[in-house]
Amino acid sequence: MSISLRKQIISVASELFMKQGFAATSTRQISAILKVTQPAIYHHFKNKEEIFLDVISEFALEIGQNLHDILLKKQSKRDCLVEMAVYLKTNHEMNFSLVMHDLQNVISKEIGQSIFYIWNENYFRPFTNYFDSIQNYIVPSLNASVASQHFLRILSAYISVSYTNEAINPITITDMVDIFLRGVTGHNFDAIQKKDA
Amino acid sequence: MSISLRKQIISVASELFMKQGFAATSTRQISAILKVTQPAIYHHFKNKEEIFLDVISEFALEIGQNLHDILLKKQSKRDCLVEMAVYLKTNHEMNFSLVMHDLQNVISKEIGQSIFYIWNENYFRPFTNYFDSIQNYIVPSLNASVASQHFLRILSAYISVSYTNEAINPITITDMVDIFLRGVTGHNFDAIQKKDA
DNA sequence: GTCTATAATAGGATAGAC
DNA sequence: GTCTATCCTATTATAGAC
Repeated sequence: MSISLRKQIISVASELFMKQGFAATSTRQISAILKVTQPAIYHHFKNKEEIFLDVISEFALEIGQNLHDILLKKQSKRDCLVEMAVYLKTNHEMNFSLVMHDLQNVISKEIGQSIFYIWNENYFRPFTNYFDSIQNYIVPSLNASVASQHFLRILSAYISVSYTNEAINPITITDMVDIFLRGVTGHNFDAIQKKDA
Repeated sequence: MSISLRKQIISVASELFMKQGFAATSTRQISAILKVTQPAIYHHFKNKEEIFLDVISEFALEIGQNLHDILLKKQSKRDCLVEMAVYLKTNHEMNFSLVMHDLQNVISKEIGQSIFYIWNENYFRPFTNYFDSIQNYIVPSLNASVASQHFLRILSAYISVSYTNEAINPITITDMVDIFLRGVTGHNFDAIQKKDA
């Protein structure tokens, strides 16, 4: 007995939606990969949006659980953030900006709101929890919420599949986290700020 | 005498392509805004890709000139980077990731390569020039090319039009640049690296 | 539960009148 | 230089046979 078509659809659609976005992924493309006809999908899902909702739900729930587990591990705060970021990059590569764009422009309002809620609870919250826990170590002008928002923005640019010049001089996620925490100038920031051209 | 339709098409298409991407922008949408029929466009351009090539060329050339001018100004290195970033965000809002995605997946190889070359010379080079000029102030593990690449990745996430939670706690471009240079932990980095959970 | 057939729509592009 | 008319293709979605 094989895996139900429903689960196979979610699995294939997940990869395609996350890499290509919702609009650019067609039901025909999904069905072709699974070697069934396109209308077969409509026996398992009401429409394309419903596939997307199910994909995001499963995706986000798994992420939420795993990030939570990482947060509980005994390790340095720096290593914890590295592990969270590496986990997302390694296991859940996605074009964040593409998915967000479709969420705000292509998906219906109701479904979009459901997805946004699920996303917030599972993807964003672990990071705000993390930055709450290091609140005393971040510069006074930043609070946990702002730091968290900023980090996720940067991370999204590194999780995106296709980017420019990737082959030359790739920056690892670990490097990225360290730059995020320490800055590119390290202790030379004051000099940069004052030096004239 | 009014502005030629050709220029109007480039102007309208520029805004739409940059915000929605190439694939999601239709020639019908462009023609509707300009209150002409859709085939009218094809008198001025061979096809949709040719519009895109012209749009990017004009866009990149203007950016290249302005970034170059900013680089020549007498001001602190920190202020220079802020000004470059603010200029792009203010005058050339675009969904970078969306445009890059289309460039690699939808646009023909030849046109894509032309665009990539123009982009590199005008958009990327001013930043590598900048980071070359502060090479002595950045941490030893980073070189100008890597720092530049990293900065543009972050900037792209801030230049994207639509992003999550933008209304709540928006981080300004100036904040972003300072975090980039100084890090979120400031001088507490060592503590973060050692502290156990 | 999957198939064939097909409707309905939207998009890129061309032909030819004016 | 812009219009009307039209073609071709891709896509979501439904009806109904098996």
